[in-house]
Amino acid sequence: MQDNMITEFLNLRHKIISAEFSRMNEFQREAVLTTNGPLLVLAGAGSGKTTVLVNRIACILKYGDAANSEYMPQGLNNNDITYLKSCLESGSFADERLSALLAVDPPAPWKIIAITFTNKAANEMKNRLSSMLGEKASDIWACTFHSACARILRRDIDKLDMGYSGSFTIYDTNDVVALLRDCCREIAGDDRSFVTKTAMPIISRAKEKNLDPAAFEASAGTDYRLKKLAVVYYKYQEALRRANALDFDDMLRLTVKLFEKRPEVLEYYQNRFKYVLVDEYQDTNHVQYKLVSMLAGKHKNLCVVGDDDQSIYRFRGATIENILSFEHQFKAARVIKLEQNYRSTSVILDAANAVIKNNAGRKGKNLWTENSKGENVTVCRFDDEPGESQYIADTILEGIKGGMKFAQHAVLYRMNAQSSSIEKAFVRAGIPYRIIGGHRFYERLEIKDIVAYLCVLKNTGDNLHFSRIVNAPKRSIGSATVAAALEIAEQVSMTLYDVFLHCDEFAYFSKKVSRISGFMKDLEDLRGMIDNIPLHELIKSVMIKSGYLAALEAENDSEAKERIENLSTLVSNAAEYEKNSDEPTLEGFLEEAALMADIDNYDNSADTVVMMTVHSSKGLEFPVVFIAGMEEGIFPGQNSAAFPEELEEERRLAYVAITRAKEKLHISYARGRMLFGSTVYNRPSRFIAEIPDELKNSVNERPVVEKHKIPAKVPAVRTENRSVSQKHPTTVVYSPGDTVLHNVFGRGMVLSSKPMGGDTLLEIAFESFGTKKLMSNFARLTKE
DNA sequence: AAGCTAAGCGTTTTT
DNA sequence: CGCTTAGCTT
Repeated sequence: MQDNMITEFLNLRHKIISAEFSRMNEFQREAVLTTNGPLLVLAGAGSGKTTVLVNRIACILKYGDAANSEYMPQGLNNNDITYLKSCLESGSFADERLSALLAVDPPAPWKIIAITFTNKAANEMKNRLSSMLGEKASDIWACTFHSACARILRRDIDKLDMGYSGSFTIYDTNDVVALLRDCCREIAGDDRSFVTKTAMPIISRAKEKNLDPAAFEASAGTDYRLKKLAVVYYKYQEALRRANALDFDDMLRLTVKLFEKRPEVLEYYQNRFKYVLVDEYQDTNHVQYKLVSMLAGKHKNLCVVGDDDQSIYRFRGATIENILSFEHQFKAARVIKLEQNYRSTSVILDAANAVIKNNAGRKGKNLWTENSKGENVTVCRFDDEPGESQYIADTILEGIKGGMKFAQHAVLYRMNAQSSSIEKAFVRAGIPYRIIGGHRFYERLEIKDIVAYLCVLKNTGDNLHFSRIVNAPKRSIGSATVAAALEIAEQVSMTLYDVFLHCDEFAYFSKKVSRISGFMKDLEDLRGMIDNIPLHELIKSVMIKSGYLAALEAENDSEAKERIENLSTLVSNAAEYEKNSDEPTLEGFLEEAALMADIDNYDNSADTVVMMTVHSSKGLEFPVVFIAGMEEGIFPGQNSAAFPEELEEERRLAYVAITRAKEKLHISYARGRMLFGSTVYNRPSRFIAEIPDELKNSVNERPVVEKHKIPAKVPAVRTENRSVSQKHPTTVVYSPGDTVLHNVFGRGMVLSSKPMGGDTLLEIAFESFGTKKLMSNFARLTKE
């Protein structure tokens, strides 16, 4: 077979495989087709980056591996080529002959890893891959840095000989703060801000540089403050190890360490992943760079995609250097720029370009578009933030009148603190909205409590989570008892759990033995269930046996109601996880819980306006975007003005914000705004001035919006991310004999019903949980 | 042990 | 302003 025939065949085949290929520009195609060697794709905002990544993966499979191997159809001839052409022309792709020509996938597993920063991006990629490549796409690792590391460590962390086992738990930031606080107590007392502002960042930075406590101590030199922190670092690491827990930094750091210490493990993964792809490369930090270069070290098929203009995570260690010096670090790297924007109108794009060009440290890239000019950017000035919020609400309502959907609007702001006044305006105007970020589902008190129970069940050495649950719900085992137990635990080097388990052996607990051992018996019982019942059943049992649910139900107010609802969401999340996972385990579920971000759950199916910080908005797009609070001191933030690098980061942030808009951009600022309890007066942001006048309609004096009465308390119509389902007002009447379903207790029969204070007290005999008393409006029952 | 009140403090945030 | 937390009271 002639080479050119093969080439033509492969080309044609790829066109058919990748339905989107025909719509790509030449640069996108080049990025898709260049499958060997290091490649840097500088992808501007809205340039079809995800499409390129996904098609590139398809192309590696169908073209890269297959081209040089036996995975070609036998006896290919000119007729086949003609046939493929006719398929393309007619657009009919479904028959047997064609399938035979396409069915030349390389053997499984498909050796590709695509690393992203958020689960959302990973999931999007997974979905697109499986719709394009079918079931075998599940061979491909499309995951975040952290989930990749978790998977690698679960398998082999014991080979590090550091005392960790593969069933480790992951500590999130809150856990870390709590743990570090204990470790800092000796040198800083109860100073919380010392922990969050000094200890945590310094230790985090040390970990990122791959420094363990000993190396950190050595690097501290004579600096007495750092020496003290080294002691904290030792303590902290020891506490983590005792709890068999990893923090987010450890997950990356220990993976690199594992690769260094055990070359055979690294080699295994180098062979497993012949092709490595990294999305949002501009946001990688040093460990991540290290990890990527180790993984790709053998085959050098590393493709990184990023936009130096969208690097906005410097504050958490991302170094823009990684992308700026890619060509230097990976010799013979090819660079492809994607500069055509498919997202925004030319006005919006020109505005974004005009702003970002004021930055010095960039690769240089000028986005252009064939899209129409569109409306000018509206820039509006207000006296205060209620006025600004009102304007946003009014403008959205006008849009709705004009036939737009709520979901086509997004409000972006620099900091979460800005959301409340906009929220109030939306509540008044009856605009449905949701806030992304703020607090996450798994950060809610009740969720953290139940998850803490699960952590302890999995690993009884987890003192941190144990002390969290020991008195939640209240069971009269208070802080004094825990403090004493902790001291005993340390002295006899036992876990807190074991001290409580054997509390009868310690004189101190003599008066509390019955209470404590009752609690411990429940825990032990639950522990016995771990491997015997499905995960979501286990979680239900935890909620019941611990008395947590009963305590909430006894509270009987709207807040408790919401918490119960959240808990049943947790149960259904677990059930969902079990359904989707090949090998559901408790630690797998906990891992997913720890690695889950708020934005990951955002789907735009519900028709609501979306509010979020600019950071959260990266990667999203909306027809109409409002950027609120464009003021010096807010955006750019107060502390960034003095430092050129930070100012450039703010400008990149502004660039990200502007480029979220597809059709219409509104920028607003207030002359004064209430911030943290006092009014601050700011000048309009310099970024506004950087947008050329001919691209904006400035409304400098808005008619003073008359002060609207703000309701004393904002009604809780706030559509939180998870609890989108509206609470159905229970007008249902239950009478004795009815069969009902409860979210947690399952099926039961109503024994009695008594009207009580506007609600009804039901006594229900459940099939598996005995007889319970519940408030009707509360319990979210359904009649069967 | 639990509840209440005064005091403090407050970028951006994923994992 | 609104939330968390320390520390005091019962």
